[in-house]
Amino acid sequence: MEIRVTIFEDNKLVRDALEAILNGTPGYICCGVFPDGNNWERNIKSCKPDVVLMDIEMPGLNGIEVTQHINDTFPDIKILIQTVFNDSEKIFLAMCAGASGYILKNDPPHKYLEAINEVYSGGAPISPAVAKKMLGFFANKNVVLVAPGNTDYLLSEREKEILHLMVEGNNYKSIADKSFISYETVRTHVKHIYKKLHVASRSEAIQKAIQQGLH
Amino acid sequence: MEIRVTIFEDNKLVRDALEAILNGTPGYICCGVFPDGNNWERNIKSCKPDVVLMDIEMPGLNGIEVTQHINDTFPDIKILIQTVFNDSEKIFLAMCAGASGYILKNDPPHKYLEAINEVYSGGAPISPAVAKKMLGFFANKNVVLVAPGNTDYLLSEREKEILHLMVEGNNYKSIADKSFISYETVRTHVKHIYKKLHVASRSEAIQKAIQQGLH
DNA sequence: TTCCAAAATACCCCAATGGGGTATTGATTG
DNA sequence: CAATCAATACCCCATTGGGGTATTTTGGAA
Repeated sequence: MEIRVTIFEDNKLVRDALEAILNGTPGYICCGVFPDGNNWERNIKSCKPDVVLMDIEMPGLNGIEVTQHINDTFPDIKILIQTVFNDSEKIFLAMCAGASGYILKNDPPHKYLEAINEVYSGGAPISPAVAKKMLGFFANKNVVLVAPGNTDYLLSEREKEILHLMVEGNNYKSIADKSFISYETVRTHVKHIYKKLHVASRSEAIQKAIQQGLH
Repeated sequence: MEIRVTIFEDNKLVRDALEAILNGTPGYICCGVFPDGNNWERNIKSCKPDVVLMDIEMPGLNGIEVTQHINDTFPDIKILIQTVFNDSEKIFLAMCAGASGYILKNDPPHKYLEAINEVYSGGAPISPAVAKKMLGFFANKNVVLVAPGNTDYLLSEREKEILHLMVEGNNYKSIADKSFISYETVRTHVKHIYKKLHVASRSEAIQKAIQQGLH
């Protein structure tokens, strides 16, 4: 049984080369090659890959966003990130988005094939240079982990608008003016927002909103 | 030139075995073996290791704390963490404390030697199983990185006491009662605390206090 | 179709919090 | 000795948070 691989890569030369390598090697089949993340869902559905080889830098939706989406929607698909040497921030973000492994962009073809095999088998291939970047990124930092992404707090549309205005720094009066409702109505909405977010102050709500992209 | 290795490991059998392996292999020398992190500074100073092989679980100071201290005081010494398979939280904490690599406790001796060599050469050896744990730990989490430790906000002793009482959930009145000062004095202290911490609300102050260990 | 549960609107009261002052006393220090 | 800081204490006032209640609209479920 072959490993089905879909490629996201904006550089045409690299894209064609990877496709040729995969299709020229027994045990691998390239089932889709795309230059960007647009229409990722349709593309993934039609390709049904086991493994996605993902470039981080792409026009439109970038590789990290596509990784997050694929991981949310098709959690069984393994995602192997191709990365350039020097970007620990992006490596870190891809990690949080649910990447299964990392490979350096100028690793030789046989490393690519090995890494694809390894993620397919449930492993976590990481190029030594990437591992070093990852460790360096966290060294001597204090890190706060925030509860995972299922952050549907069921805020109504109006509540989201008002939360957004709070994040922007408006007080009750200012929110009232901008929303064309009374001061007291703003307060009522805010109270509901606090209950739904399980917080008890403006600053906590703003924090939660920013951390979890509710605004 | 041999690689000088110091071992921290609470299990005597493992400790002796590692020492024997290192001293029995050309190119490696075991220059110190300790069952816990007590007196780590004196021990490190007398051993002058290139690489420290660190167990996480130890009585007294644990491996993560010792890692942090060594890394703060002797940043050139590489620290290789020995870990058991199933503890991603600890792996993560060791990463933040400045570990240079990870090896599984039941990896064979030659893996130990390779990993020691690799950290010594500036690499970041990570056992495949550890890499998988690491990625899994971050997948689908939102992470907030906090600036490192220069957290000397010059709070006075009294201010620290009051911040502590705030973290415990006391309001002004309650803080006043417990501190045997007036409500208004508490407010004055709190205002000063906010200025020093550059925050503007109770919840922000409490957060900062917890994140940075000010309480 | 009727009824119910929300969402959105609005107002009330009151406690707690935050920011701006001023002031006195004692200790430290240049 | 003067200056500064820490600790104490009080003032005023705006903002915020939590508890109610109430009306209207609206979108489904019985």
